Amino acid sequence: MERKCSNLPFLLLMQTSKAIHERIKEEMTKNKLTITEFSVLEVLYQKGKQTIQQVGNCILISSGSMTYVIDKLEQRGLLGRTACPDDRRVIHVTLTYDGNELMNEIMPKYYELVDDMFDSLNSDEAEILIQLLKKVRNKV
Amino acid sequence: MERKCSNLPFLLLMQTSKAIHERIKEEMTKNKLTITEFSVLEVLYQKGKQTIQQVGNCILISSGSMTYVIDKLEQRGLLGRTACPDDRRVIHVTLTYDGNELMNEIMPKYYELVDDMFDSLNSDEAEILIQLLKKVRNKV
DNA sequence: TATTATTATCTCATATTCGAGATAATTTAA
DNA sequence: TTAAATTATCTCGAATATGAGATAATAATA
Repeated sequence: MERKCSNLPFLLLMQTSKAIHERIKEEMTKNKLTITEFSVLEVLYQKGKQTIQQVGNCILISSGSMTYVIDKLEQRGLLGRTACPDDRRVIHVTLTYDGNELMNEIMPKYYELVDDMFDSLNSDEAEILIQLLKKVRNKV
Repeated sequence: MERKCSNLPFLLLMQTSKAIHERIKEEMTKNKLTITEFSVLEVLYQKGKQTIQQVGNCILISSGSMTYVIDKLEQRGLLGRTACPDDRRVIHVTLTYDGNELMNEIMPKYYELVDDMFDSLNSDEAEILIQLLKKVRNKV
């Protein structure tokens, strides 16, 4: 039952994702956003109005953290809460005009950053990477 | 300048690593360790006596966080600090007997967990994944 | 209808992380 | 030798994350 080298794919996967995370974090600091805040805005930017829970499920943070981050973004006027008329337990959130304007600025730079980090792969390689990662993800 | 699908390799990489992280976190909770604590113990288990800074460099957390996590582990008797005789600014840390015993228990299960998560890849696929991830990592 | 279970959000206490600055020791250079 | 720069660690405060429990509403079932 000898082990090759402490599972190199695992180490590289974790190192690479951590490095990418750091890079994005650094970039977002310029916009005075944490990654969590950015992730919330990104979901709303792409999907429009969502419930707090929908957003939380997308970015996988706890309900306590959601309340906190939504509070922060609301205080800064980047998004707004609105009660749901059908179900009074539910609260919707949407980007404000300011929030949308901010995202119009940020998103192109963000896409560019991400694409840059992956443009060492040609489209075949990208496709292979996708397939391999899917295999791994389905086993986790 | 159309974008295919918001960079699928990126999304999958981040999703997969996050899922793996969660899985390990969950596993470590059973041992009453956070991932950071485990990472510190792992470095000491594999490399033996290290300075606080060496450990911090390995696991990439700040010196403030190092002090905190080393304090916690020292209080639980899993590791010990010893002054360095050559350089009095430096502090060494090593696993205690208890710490080593704990790691003797944990590590086989940890290796098994990690190997399980990646055993859907055959050795060719693992090699390809390594190469692709290296390409990406070098561009980050 | 009344009861129970589930769901969504919020509140609060606690834990973790970081960054800035403090302290203390060592090294380098004048 | 003295002064300045660097290094290693620690302290402290702020920001962020979590989990448990509270609250309130809805849905399911007897």
